[in-house]
Amino acid sequence: MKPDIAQRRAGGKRRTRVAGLGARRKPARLRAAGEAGAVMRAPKVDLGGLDQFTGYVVRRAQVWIFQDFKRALKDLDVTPAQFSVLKIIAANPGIAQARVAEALSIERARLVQMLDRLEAPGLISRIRSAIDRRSHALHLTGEGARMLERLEERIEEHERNVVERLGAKGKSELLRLLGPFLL
Amino acid sequence: MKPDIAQRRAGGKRRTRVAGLGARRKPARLRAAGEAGAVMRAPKVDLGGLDQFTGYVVRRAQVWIFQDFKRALKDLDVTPAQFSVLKIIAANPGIAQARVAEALSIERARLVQMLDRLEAPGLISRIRSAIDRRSHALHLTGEGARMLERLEERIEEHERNVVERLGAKGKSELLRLLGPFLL
DNA sequence: TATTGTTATACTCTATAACTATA
DNA sequence: TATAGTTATAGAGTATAACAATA
Repeated sequence: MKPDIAQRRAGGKRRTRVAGLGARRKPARLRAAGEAGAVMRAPKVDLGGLDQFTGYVVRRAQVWIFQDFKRALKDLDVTPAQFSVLKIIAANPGIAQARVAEALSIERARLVQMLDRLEAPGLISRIRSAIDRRSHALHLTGEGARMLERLEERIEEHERNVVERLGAKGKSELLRLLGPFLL
Repeated sequence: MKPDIAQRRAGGKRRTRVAGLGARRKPARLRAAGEAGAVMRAPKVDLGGLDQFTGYVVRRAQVWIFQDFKRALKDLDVTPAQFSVLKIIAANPGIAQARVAEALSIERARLVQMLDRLEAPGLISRIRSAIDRRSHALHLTGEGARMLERLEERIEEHERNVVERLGAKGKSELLRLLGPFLL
């Protein structure tokens, strides 16, 4: 059984046994906290070992990194997902939508809208294939290529923020550790 | 300038210069790929260095881990986020909603619905605080505590899957590396 | 029959704003 | 004035299903 937060807070070495429902000589506020109808006050929240679960830690790191990405690129208005699509198209000129979706594990139905938003400002082009008329060949436009360059500059700055927390050696260690998760 | 995928594919050492728009003596299919209106065929997609960006790698790892979590707990129907809420409440009996939201970086407006879904099946209780009548004291019910135990068993299995890819030493390294991102 | 791009639907999540009741 | 819980809304993301054109 876990002692209530107020008890732990008031406790320290002085506390030898955990209070049940019976009152102690603590101030009413502290005595009540943890009992039904009382709320925890100011003290820091106990994560309860959550930070020992890989999923929790990786998720928090991912959120931090994406927020910093967003902040570093806010005036260019490009999301991490959009950036990854641009990179794939740049590296594979003429690639079909289904291949991009596959490579990034984006639903191809979802990719349609993503490409709409890259095509509208003229960053990419969709051209019906002459070979397989079901599919579209994707290419970066000149504007798209210039945009990608601008993005990469900003992302360098962002990566420096990440490496600041990771250490230069830390980044390569991290990439090595997480390699097996890239399906 | 990046050569088109078909060219790279057909290339190898034999290729010394990249084709412009002019035709070469390749089969029409390969020659066309990468030009406007042609699509890339079967060869593996080039990630174009995406796997050197921390954000990409961490994101892919996070998705993998959450999918495995979901798979391992599918019959219990609990998401990673719900699990984290249960853990926080278990570790901080009587905690107020706003503190939980803060600790997990969930919008408190969003937490309302999450708690609704934990309260409905009787896993947690919300009790209006006698001390500060604006807030609710959150507690795990008996059923909630039992559920949490069952969850932890399943999550052990899930964590083993993760460690299988990370290595036992890898997990502790990972937690150490990502520690600085836990705000 | 299978695949490609597309539309549509439902559910989840994020981000805000605003309201109420309390402090 | 500020905070806690709540409701509402809009935008993204995820997950499916279905359809027309094409292979």
